[in-house]
Amino acid sequence: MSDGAALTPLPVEFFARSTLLVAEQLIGMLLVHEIPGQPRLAARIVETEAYREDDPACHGWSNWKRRHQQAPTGRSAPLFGPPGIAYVYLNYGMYWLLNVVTEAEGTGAAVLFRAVEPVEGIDVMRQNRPGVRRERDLTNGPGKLTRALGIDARFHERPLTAPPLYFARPVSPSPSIQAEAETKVATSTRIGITKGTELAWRFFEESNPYVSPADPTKSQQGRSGKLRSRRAR
DNA sequence: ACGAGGATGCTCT
DNA sequence: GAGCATCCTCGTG
Repeated sequence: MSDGAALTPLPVEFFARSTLLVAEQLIGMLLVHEIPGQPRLAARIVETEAYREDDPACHGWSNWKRRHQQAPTGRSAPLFGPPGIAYVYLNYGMYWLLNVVTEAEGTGAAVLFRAVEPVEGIDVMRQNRPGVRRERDLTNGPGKLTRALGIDARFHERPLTAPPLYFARPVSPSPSIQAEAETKVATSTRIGITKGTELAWRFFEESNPYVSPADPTKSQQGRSGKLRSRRAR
């Protein structure tokens, strides 16, 4: 597989663009965590969601509403900072959720990572997720993937454009979808939110088993909308 | 298979 | 004090 291959971090310019475009193009990319003295952790991104400042579900929403009056304050202030920076927050008092800040400085937007597929360092991920039986349960949710990859508050507001934590183009196709030479990206409404539920700003790799289980109760199901294909690199 | 409910802490009103 | 960008366990079919 790609073990040991040199990986080049995606540059800050990648994130300084439309949040929807970044969220879509991150599908199929690698999320890499290099810990000195340990095997490199790498996982293929299979599910993302876009959050924009003009979006009631976005943490930057309240700051955006009053931004003509004062500078952004509180938890969501980093969303308005430079792109390519990590926005990590504690959800339901227990789970760290990873975002990368997008668009130009002054705009409060980010992409949330909801699911990844392990590529390198799976044994370490298993150790980080004791008690998990099915392989896909290691990383098929936003709180699960951060725990498996050892991501927590230490990374909040740190750049994601250089080690130890960064993104990279894959050097081989998905282990789960070996026959496919393309990444098929589908869209749906976002999961687990109560506002902005009509926006189809969730992106995921079609038929990848590591995509998070569809939420039964809240926002609408993962009914796939538009499908777009892209060549693998 | 599926649904209900609990854990747990921070942010904002 | 309410409301979460969640996950896991333990019921019942």
